[in-house]
Amino acid sequence: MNVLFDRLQHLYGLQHWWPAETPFEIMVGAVLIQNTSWTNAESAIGRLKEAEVLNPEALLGLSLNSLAALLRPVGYFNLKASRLLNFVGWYCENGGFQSLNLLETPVLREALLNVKGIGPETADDILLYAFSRPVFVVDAYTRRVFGRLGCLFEDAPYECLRAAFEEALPPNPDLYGEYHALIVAHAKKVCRSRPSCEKCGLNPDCPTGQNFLAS
DNA sequence: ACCCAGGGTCATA
DNA sequence: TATGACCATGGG
Repeated sequence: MNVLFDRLQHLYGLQHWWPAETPFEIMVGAVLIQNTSWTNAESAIGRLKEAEVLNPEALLGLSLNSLAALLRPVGYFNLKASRLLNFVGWYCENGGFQSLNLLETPVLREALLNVKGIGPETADDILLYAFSRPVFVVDAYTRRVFGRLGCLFEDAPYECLRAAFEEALPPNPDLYGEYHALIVAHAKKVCRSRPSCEKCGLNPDCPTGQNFLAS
């Protein structure tokens, strides 16, 4: 029913997000991916698996420094080691996945946001991809793509944009997950640089979005 | 050498 | 509330 979604799906196909073996791995990845490329996050996830510490108990047994060493490829490794331990501590104290999954989405969301190092986007990644809740993830790519389509103001508050998407779309986690992944795929493919990218000849002021919708 | 990547926190005004 | 500084590796 959604024209842009159908178009993107036709162009790029199924995206297979979030790439992970377990919900817990998704949550760890959501912290590690912050302001970093997926290849870097993936590398660090691999190091955690190699060290056999990609589970709540083992992670909590690591010192800040030893975890930071494992996280080195993601950048901000000291910061993210601290954030990851904060998160996993909260996760265990609240009974893990089964227990947390009993909470209503708004309650779970607030709880996530109260963890130091978990902001709106990271919380929504976790809610959508780990807990399969119908929460639309708004990231820099979403702002860029829809901003250039003339559909939104790129610097609008996070909650404002999230509400707009969730009001416009049926509350379907599979739809939200694919849509977000497709937006990322499209933004990367069309133009990985600034608005006036000369490589792709993109017109940042195109009001009808023809530059995005044209095949 | 520079820019960017699937952000968030904290200090300042 | 709204900017700015800071965190830091890897690839283009």
